Formats: sequence, C-alpha cells, structure tokens
Amino acid sequence: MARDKTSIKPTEAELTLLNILWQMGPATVRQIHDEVNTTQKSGYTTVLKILQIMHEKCLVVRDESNRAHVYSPANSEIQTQSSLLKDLIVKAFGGSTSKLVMRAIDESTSKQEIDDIRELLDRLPE
Amino acid sequence: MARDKTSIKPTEAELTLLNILWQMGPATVRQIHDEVNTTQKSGYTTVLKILQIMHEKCLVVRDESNRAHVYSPANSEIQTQSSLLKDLIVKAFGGSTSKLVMRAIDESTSKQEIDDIRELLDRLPE
DNA sequence: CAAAAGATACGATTGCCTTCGTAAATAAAT
DNA sequence: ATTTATTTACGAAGGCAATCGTATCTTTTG
Repeated sequence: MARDKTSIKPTEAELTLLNILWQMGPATVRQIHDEVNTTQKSGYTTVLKILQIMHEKCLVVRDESNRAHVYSPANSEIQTQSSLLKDLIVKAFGGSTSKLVMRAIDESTSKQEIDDIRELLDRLPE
Repeated sequence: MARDKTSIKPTEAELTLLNILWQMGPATVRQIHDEVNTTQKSGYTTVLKILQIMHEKCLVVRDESNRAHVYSPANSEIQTQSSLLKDLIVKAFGGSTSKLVMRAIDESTSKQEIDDIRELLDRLPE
C-alpha cells in the first residue's frame, strides 16, 4: 500500500551521489566520480559499486544503451527530503512536525532564513 | 574545539533507549527493558549491551554505586534533536534550515501544527 | 591487428549495528 | 547454607555499509 515512498532511505554515501545527480542531471559513473572527487577522495570502483547497489534498491534508474551506463535518480529530491524528514520526525520528535520545525527555527541563526519561513507561512492557503 | 555536541549521533536502537530515558528519567536496565517491551520485543541482554556501548560512547552516564546500574542520558533531548537536525540539514538540504522547514511544513497536514508554528514565529525576538 | 585505455561485474575486506547466549558475580529466598 | 534469581561482562554471529582490487569485456588508438 504505497509503502514505496516511505521506504526510501538512502545511506550517507548514497545520498551524496543522489545530491550530485539532482544537481547534474543524468550522468555516467565517471562524471559522478569526478564530481565526488572535487570534494572527497573516493575510488572509481567505489562509486560504481554504490551506484550498482542503488540500482538494485531502485534508488536510481540507468540507461544501458551505451557502454557507459547513464544513471538518473529514481525519486525526486523533494520526495527523498520528505521521506527523510518524516523518518526523523517519528524517531526523534515523537511524530510532531511542529516540534521539529520549532527546534529547527531555534537553531537558525540567520535572520534571512527566518524571514524566508515567515514569508512561506504567509503564502500558505487558509 | 567543542566538537562534542556535533558528534552526537545515536543509532536507531540507541535513540529508542534515549527517548525512554528522557521520558522516564534515570533508570535501570530492567526498567528500560520493561518499557521497551511494551512496544517491541527485545531481549534483556540486548538492551544491556546497547546501554554498555552507549556508555563507552558517552551517550549515557551511569551510577554504579548499586549493583543495578542506573543510567541517565548524557545529553539533553534538545541537544540531541538539534544535532540530528543539523546533520540532516547539511546532508539533505544543502545546509539550509529554511529549506528544511519549508519542506516540513509542506508535509504537515495538521492545521493545528501550522498554527503552532505561526505562533512561535510571532513570539520570536525582533 | 595489437596494445592501451575505459567500463562493468564480482567478490573480499573491514568496520559498525544489532541481537542474543553463556559465564561469572552478587543478592535474595527457602 | 544452599538453591534460586538477578545482574553485569564478554564474545560470537548475522547483516549491512563502504571500500577497493582483480578479472573480463569493449572501445579506442597507434
């Protein structure tokens, strides 16, 4: 029963690659590996292996028509963010979204971010 | 340099026990185990072992003056929530608190929670 | 064509998380 | 006092995450 979306829970390394894919769009292992290595050292086959596992888990889709497979995220950034948020809300905030939001705002030192949030609330329907 | 608070990252099982400790206050292994088992089946030594590991990691403090050790959380619920939030913000929201808040609010179906958040914003200094 | 470069697949390894069984020590009960 | 119950400590097993080396296949290049 639509447990698909709630079961999305990429690991840390997987999330790193997903972030790159969301930013770059469809990419080959080499492209992803190069991008990863601008930030951290990681072997080519390590990135490859993680992508293969992600493919098994259906976290990514790949086009195998060319020799160098082209990977794409299976789910949107928004879906994944929502899934991770929901998980944290249940496990650390007793299921209360507002508790999480309040804690996040308490931690937010940037006035600009507070303003952004205020603006969002003002635009909410009702 | 004060990396202590950012390094707090309890695992799932550990967070389950911390939630109980925050709710119950200082407790023995047996008390914690009994409380855990109202919700899920878990062996006594499993709970014990996790608490011992948490003690090594300094996630809990324990009073060993009696035979049955009494465990307490080493960090407050607020500190831990903030730490988990910061982690998620960096890894899944590009470091932007407001992006996380906006996503959380989008997901919030409860009108009451929206009102709670609005109220909090109104009470913010400035 | 032969050699070099590039790509995928496939373990193997290491480390952490979670679980639990067993042994040893201490307290309680009969 | 001796048996029973409770507790801690320890280790082992299974599973998953992350890393990388090697083999194999394909493509490119000289």
